[in-house]
Amino acid sequence: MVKSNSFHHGDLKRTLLDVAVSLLDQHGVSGVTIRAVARSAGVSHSAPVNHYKDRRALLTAIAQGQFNTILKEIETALLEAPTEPKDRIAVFANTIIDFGFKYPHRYQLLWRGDLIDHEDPALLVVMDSIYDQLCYEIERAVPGANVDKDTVAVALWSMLHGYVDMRLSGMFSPANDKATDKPRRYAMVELFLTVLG
Amino acid sequence: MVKSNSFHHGDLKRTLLDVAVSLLDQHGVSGVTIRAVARSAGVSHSAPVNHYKDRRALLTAIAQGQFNTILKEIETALLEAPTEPKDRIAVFANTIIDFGFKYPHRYQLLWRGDLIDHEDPALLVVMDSIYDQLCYEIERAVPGANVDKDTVAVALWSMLHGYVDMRLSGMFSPANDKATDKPRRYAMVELFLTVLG
DNA sequence: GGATGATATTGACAGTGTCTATATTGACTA
DNA sequence: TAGTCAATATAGACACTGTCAATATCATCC
Repeated sequence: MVKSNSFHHGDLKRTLLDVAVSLLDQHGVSGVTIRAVARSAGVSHSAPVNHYKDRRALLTAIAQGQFNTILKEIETALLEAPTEPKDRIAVFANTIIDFGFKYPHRYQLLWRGDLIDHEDPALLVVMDSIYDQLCYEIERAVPGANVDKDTVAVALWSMLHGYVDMRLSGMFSPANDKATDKPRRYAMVELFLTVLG
Repeated sequence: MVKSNSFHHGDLKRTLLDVAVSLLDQHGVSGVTIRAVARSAGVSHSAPVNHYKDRRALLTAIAQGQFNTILKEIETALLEAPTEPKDRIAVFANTIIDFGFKYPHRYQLLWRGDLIDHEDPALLVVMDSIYDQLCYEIERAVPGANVDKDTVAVALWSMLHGYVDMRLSGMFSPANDKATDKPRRYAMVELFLTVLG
């Protein structure tokens, strides 16, 4: 159903999104300009406005898709994870960290509140799903214990995000994430898990 | 020695920096453009180039100053902190978190590796000083224990940064940082400190 | 076969970083 | 004191950006 060489593109919305992600991977978010995306898709500089009303809308759509990808990766990884609660939390953690290192520019975009619409309902739904997933595993790890589950969840996710973000910023050298190769394990995560007793 | 109303400004470098920080606080980093800073300082749009060779240099100078401020705040806070190691680590943590919430735009700039020069020697020196300060307190807390000090330091700082960054991004609601008012304590930090036994 | 709404194009505007050429000034030097 | 020179400021230009308005093309439904 994709038509090329005609006035109407046929699937421009999708094409724009794909092209935008490609530019994001290559040049970072500063390379994702409306005009560059349009050029790359072979349309005029103001064709995109029909599908994304402004740059923020485009970037928000990207973020939405990437959060979804992360959620699916977590769910997939947990399917084949051991049943031991701490192992499952480690799998959750590793999935997030690995995504960040694999797609640095995509990951960084996810937290650019100045560039994306963080009120976007679809975005919030996915984030809540990820958060709920984490809480579920934590609840399994320390059922009824005297620690606040939300505090643990926020603390862990904060640590994961902070680590990836600082590393990606370039101002924080690795130096000490002792990773064994399969399954990858981060010393930081292991350390955190001791909190759970 | 400041001369106004004359061709040569007299102290433009300092003025530009002050004006830039002011614009940063008001409008975020996107408001800190070379031209806006120049306008605000009352000079032509290309006067700043004599003092900061490009926008990156200006933003790097801001970051350098702010990291220094944080370091000094930590040192000051530790001077009047209790001697109990865990308390001192909590003071370190609170100082960083509080700075982030007090000056959100300044804090966010510190980790924008795409906007500032993260090879800048002065920047690295300050960051190392902060890191060393943290390691020193951790060493006091768990002398000779069987935990890797760097792992603890990175884990804690990651958590602090991640928490502030996620909160400032607007995509993560508070919901659970139980802060008592004096001295402020974050449940997350308390939780982390249990790692140290 | 037309009308209509969706989609694409072109052109314009103000704003940006950065470069070049030029002007002004203060300070040192002969 | 006169003159030179480096530091510092200005003005103008260029290519790029997001966004808007006016226009053109097309697919579809009546």
